[in-house]
Formats: sequence, C-alpha cells, structure tokens
Amino acid sequence: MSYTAEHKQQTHTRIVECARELFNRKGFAQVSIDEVMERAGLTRGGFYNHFKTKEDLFVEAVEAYRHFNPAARWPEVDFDPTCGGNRFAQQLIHAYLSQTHLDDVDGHCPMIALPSDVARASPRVKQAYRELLEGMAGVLADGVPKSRGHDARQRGLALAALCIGGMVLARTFEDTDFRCEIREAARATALELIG
Amino acid sequence: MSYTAEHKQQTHTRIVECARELFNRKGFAQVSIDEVMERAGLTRGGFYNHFKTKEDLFVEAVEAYRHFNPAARWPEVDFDPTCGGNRFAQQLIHAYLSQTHLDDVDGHCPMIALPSDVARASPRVKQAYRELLEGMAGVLADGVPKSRGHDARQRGLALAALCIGGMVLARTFEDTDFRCEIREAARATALELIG
DNA sequence: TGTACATCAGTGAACGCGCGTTCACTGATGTAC
DNA sequence: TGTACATCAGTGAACGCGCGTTCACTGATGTAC
Repeated sequence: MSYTAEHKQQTHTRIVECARELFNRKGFAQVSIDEVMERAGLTRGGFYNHFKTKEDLFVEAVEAYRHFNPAARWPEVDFDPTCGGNRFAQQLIHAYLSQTHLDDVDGHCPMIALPSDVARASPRVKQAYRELLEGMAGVLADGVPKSRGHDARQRGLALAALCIGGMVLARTFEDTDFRCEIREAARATALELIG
Repeated sequence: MSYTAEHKQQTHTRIVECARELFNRKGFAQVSIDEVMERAGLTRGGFYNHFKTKEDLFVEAVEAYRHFNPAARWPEVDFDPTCGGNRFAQQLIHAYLSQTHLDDVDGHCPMIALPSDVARASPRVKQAYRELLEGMAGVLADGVPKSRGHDARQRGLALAALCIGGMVLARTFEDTDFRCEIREAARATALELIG
C-alpha cells in the first residue's frame, strides 16, 4: 500500500503553505514550482502527484488563509470571541492594520499581497478571493453601529477597502516611516468610522 | 543626420504609452518587450535604442501618468480648476471611483493596477509611484474641512487608501454587480468623509 | 515473527517554449557641397 | 537645384536562460502470507 493517505495529505498541505508564503512575497508568476518544492523539501517532479497545474496551487493557496487563526497570527491582540460585533470589528481593524501584520510578509493576508495576480487568474481563484473579502466585510458590517442608519453592508465593504488599500499601499514602499504613516492613517480613519 | 531628435522622441513616447496600457492590463512581468513594440508598430530589436532595460521602461510608464489630463480622462466630470479645495477633492473622488474609470482598463491609474509590481521593483519605480500617491493625497488633504480639527495629511492619505483600495478590489472581480457595489461603497464613504 | 511483493510518493533528466538582450545589418533621412 | 554621403532608428536572427510540464525510474512503505 506504500505511504498512508495521511502522509500524502501532510505533504500536500506543506506544499500549499510554502506556496502561500512565496506568493505573498513575490507574486504568483514570479514564483517557480522548483522554488515551492525546494522550500517544501521536495523536488520538481513530485509536484504533479499533488496538483494538476500551477493554477490549482494558486486556488488552494488563497483558500488556505481561511484556516488561519487570527489569535495566533496577531499575538498582540486579545481577541475576545464573546464580545459584541462592534468590539470585534475594532479588534480586527486594529490587528489588520498593525505593524506586526505589515512586517510579517509571509503571513500577509492574500487580499493585500495578490489582488492584481487574482485579477488575471481563473474564476476559481477569484471565487476564493471573494470569499475572503465577503468574510472580512461581513465582520466589519456586523460592527457598524445600527443607530446611525448606515447601510451596514456598504459600510463594511468600504471599511474593507480602506483596510486592504492601506496595507497594499504601505506594503509597496521601503521607507519605514512612510509605510507606518499610511498604515496609521488608514487605521485612525477606519476606527473613527466604526465608532 | 538621419532622423530628427523630435522623431525619436515621438517614437519613445509612443512606446511608453503602449507599455503603460499593457502593464495596466496584464502587469509588468506578464508583458513582453515584443508585445510592447508590436503595439507601437515596431520590432523587438529597436527597443534598446530607447531604453537600457525593461525596468527603465517601467519607471517611465509609471511617471507617464502624471502628464495626463483628468478632464480628458473623465469627460463626465466638470473639473473646475478655480473652485475651492474641498470641491476639487469631491470631484476627484467622484471621478476616481467612477464606472468610467473602472471600465477604462488601459487608462487605469497605475496606483490601482500595479502596486504589487511596484513593491517588487527598483527604488526608482517606487519613487515614481510615491510621487503619484503624494499628489493624490495632497489634493484630498486640501479638501479636508479645517473646521473639524483633523490632521489633514493623515486624512488625505486615508482617503487615498480608500479610493485606491476600492478600485483595486473592484478591479479584481468579473461580476459586474459586485465590482459596482465595491466602487459605490468606497465612493459613498469617501464623499461622506470629505463632507 | 519474518519475508516477498505491490504500490505510488518522490526523483531528476529531458522537452518545448517564451523571454530579455545582443548584434550585424539596412535603409530612410537630413546635410554638405 | 541636385547628388553623394554620413548617421542612426529600426530590423530580425540568434543566444542563453528559466520555466511549466512530462516521463521513465526508484525506493520507502504497508500488507499478505
């Protein structure tokens, strides 16, 4: 029976995780399969035991981020799952636009690192990306104070655009001060909007 | 004396313009020099009469956007150069987050199309990108009502992040309704913030 | 318990292709006389 | 005005390289007996 299914699954997951990190760093097209496999401690040829094409790997790499634990990723934030929607949205904004997140290139949210790659990719990749965005916008929409009469979904999408846009721009530059300035600017306005 | 300097300059500009459009559409790495030159009505080899490397073309393509006329680009907006800073910022937000801009892939602002490419490019490309961003944030900062006691530069950067983030996200998807929903959400919140 | 075997995850050479860049050339152009 | 010439923008074949993918193979593993 050769190896166990579990062993294959572990290898598969390891490849996806290495790919996700490399795509975050360098973009989809700039990462070779050789590079991914080497990082996973394997060689080129084995890739096709796990994936039909490189594009399939892209889909799984974007999907993979959903399984991540925000509490583990942003240890400086005390995520409180029992608190109300507004408090949770505040915590998300705080963590998403944190210096920790900005500095953790491997761990970047794919929405920050890969929008232009996704724009050129297959519908399946776009779908995985959309699910991430709807998830984030949903959490933010749940945090919009009902008293103010805003369209919560609309405000949630705008807040997501502000958070993601702020990080996309901050990530683009090398100047430490400018990166931080953009991040802080987006954070201050986002927190003000959520009230 | 062969051709005039003016003739060479015209060809040079034509190549940059074609490159800018193609980079907007497909990203820097996904566009070949063959493709750019063919679009400009020339052949491969001539490229190196005009540029030392492909990266040099990238710098000029990002810089090129500064020379564009917003009134020509967004004909549905009555830009009024004599109006106050606040009105002008409103007009910019309206035009930047317009359906016209979203649909005009060739004419997209490079800040929307190329952030991840710029993040991986040389300092010169980053500098050209930063100048675009500072320009946009400056116009927006000039539009922030002074009465509210906000840090105008900070608010200008956040508004730029919201506008750019909204367009980056909208651009990522194919679903017409979803694209429009994101764009409108970002526009409504941005206009509300500028007051 | 020990051994022979079937499986298939993983290997690494090879293929075909496209790309950035180089280079020897060509021929349209402006100038000198 | 007309012609011979020098220039250099533009041409297109060629080079070297890296990539996605294929394929014949190998050898570690779990199972059957």
